Amino acid sequence: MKDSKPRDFIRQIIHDETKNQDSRKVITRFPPEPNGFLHIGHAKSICLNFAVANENKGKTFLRFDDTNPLKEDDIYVQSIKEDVSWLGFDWEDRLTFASDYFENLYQAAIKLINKGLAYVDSLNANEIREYRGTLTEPGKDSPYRNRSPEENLELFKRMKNGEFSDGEMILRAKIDMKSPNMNMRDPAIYRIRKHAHQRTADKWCIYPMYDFAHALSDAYEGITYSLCTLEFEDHRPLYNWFIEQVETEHRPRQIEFSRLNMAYALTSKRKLHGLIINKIVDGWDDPRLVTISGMRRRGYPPNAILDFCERIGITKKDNYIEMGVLENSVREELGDTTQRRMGVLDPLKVTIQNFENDKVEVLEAQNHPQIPEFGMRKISFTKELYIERSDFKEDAPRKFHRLKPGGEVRLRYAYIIKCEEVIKDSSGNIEELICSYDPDTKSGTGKSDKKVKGTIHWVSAEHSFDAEIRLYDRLFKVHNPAASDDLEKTINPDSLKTVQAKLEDSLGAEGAPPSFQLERTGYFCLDTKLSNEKKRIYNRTVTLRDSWAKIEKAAMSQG
RNA sequence: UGGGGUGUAGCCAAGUGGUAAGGCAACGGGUUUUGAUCCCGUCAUUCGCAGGUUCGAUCCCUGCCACCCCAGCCA
Repeated sequence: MKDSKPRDFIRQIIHDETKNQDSRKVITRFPPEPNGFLHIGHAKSICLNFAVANENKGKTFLRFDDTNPLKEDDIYVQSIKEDVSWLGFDWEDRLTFASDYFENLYQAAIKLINKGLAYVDSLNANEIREYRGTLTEPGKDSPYRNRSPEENLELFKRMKNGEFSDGEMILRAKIDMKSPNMNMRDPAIYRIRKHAHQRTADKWCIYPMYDFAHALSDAYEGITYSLCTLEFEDHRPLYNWFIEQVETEHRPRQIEFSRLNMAYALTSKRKLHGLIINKIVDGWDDPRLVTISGMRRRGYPPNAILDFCERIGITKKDNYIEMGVLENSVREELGDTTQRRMGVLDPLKVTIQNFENDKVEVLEAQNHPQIPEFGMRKISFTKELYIERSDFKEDAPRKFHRLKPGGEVRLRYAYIIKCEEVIKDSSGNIEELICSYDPDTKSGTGKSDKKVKGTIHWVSAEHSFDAEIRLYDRLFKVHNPAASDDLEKTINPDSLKTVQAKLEDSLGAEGAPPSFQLERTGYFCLDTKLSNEKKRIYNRTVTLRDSWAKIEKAAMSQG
C-alpha cells in the first residue's frame, strides 16, 4: 500500500520525502477557527488531512485556531467536533487549541524582540496601512522601528499588562518594508484586544495573529505537513520565517492546495453567516446549505461525502464542482444502504370498483430489489388507493406508459388495473379515478401473461398516513452566488417546497428506517429537528435519476 | 504596472519525450414489476496561444495570453 501510486501531488511529495526515512512520521492537523459551522469545503480538508496521516500510519490533530476572541465562540467548537466525528474521523487525544500555547507564543515573541526581530509600533491602524505601501510601491519604515530590544520588551510587557488600549500599540515582526510580498512588510504579531476569550477568559488582553500562532502551533505539535489552501501560498515565506527565527525543535512544511468551490452554492463562512442573520435560511443546518450539519439533516450519509472528496481530487487549480457530482455520490451510497418504501407526494384518489368494500389484502414487498438480505415487508391493498397525480394523463403521449383513460398499468407489488372512468369537479379538475383490477395479475404469481409497459407506486387510503415532505432545489439561481454583491437577489424562490404526502404505514411504525427510498421518486429522511409526536416531517435527500423527465423536457423544448 | 499561483473535454482529473487513464454530465442501446439500479457503447487527431529544440513535444526552451490570490491590528 505504501508503494502504491500516490493519488495527488501532496501525497506524491510526502511519499517522496518519507520513503527513505523509516522512522519519520506523518503528522497533520485540521485547524478550524471556531467562528462558524463547517461546510463541504472543510470536509475536503478534513478528509485530506486525516487520510494522508492514516495512509502513513501517522496522526492528525484537531486544533482550534482561536486567536481572535471577537469572533469566536464555544458553540462553534462543539459543532465542529460533532461534524468531524460524524464524518468518521477520530482525533483521539489530539484535541488542541492555539490558546493552549498562548504562554509559549508569548515567550516566542519575547525571543524575537530579544533577537532584534520584533518591535512595538505606536502607529495607529491607518498610519500602518499608509506606511505599508501598495502592491506596486514599497512601504516605508515606521518611525518606531528602531526602538531598542529593551524598550520593546518593556512596552510589550506593558501591552500584556493592559496598560494600553486596543490599537494603541502593536507588536510587529521586523522583516522588510520593501518586500514585494506584502506579508513580509513587518506583519503584526500581537495586537491588543481587551475582550474575554472563550477559553482563557480575561487572562490575556493581547492575542497573537494567525501567521505567528499557526506556524508555531504547527511546530509545537510536531506537525510534519501543514496542508492549507492556496490563499496562504504567499504567507509561506512568513510561516518559514517564524519557524526559522524562533528556532523551534520541529520544522513543519506547509503545502497549499486549491479550495473547493461548488457551483450554485456558497462555501464561505462569512457569506453563510449573512444568510443566517438575514433569516434567508433556517440556520447553519438548513438542508439547502452545503454545511456539514445541513447535509446531515438533509440525509446525506458521511460515506457519500467521503466518496465525493475522493472523487474531486487535490490539485492547485481553481475549480467549480457541479452539484451533480455530490448528488451522484449520495445516490450511490443511499442506493446500496437504504430500504425501499412507497409513498405518494401528490395524491390522486383511485377506487377499484371490483374490489370488495372492506377487504384488506396483505401483499409482500421487497425492501430492496437487489439485496434480498434487506427482507420483505407487508403492504395492504384495499378498494380505495392513492396514486401519484403525475402518473395519470388524460391525453397521454405515445411514450407515456403510465395510466390513461381505458389504459392499464401495474401497481407495484400488486395488480394490473385499468382506468374505467375519470371523475372531475365542476371546474374540470380530476378528482378521482374509477378503475378495475385483474385478480389474475397478482404480483409474483405468474397466473396471467398480461404485460403492461408501466409500473407505478401507490398506497392504500386506509393504510397510509399523512406526512409533510420538504422538497429542496438549489438555493441559488446563479452559478457563483459569492460573486454577487446582493446575495438576496441570487436566491432561488423555489428552493423549498412543502407537500402533504401519503406514506405507507410501515414508515410510521416502530423501527421504521429513518432514511429510505420512496420508489420512483427519491431518497428521503425524517427531519428529527422539525418532527414531533403529532407530526412527521421528512426531507427529500435527493431525487432519483429521471430519464422520463429528460424526455419530457426535450419534447417541450421542441414545441 | 510589484509579488505569488494556475491553464488537459461542459465540470473534475491522470499522464509525461514515443503518439491523451478514470469519474460526473451528455448521447445511443440492452436487462428490468422503480422511466431507478445494472450492463454495453459513443464522447480531446489534441493538452491556453505562438514560435523553437527533436526522428518525434501535452511534456523541454523562449515569448505571449487568460484567470485566481495578496495592500486586516481576520483566519
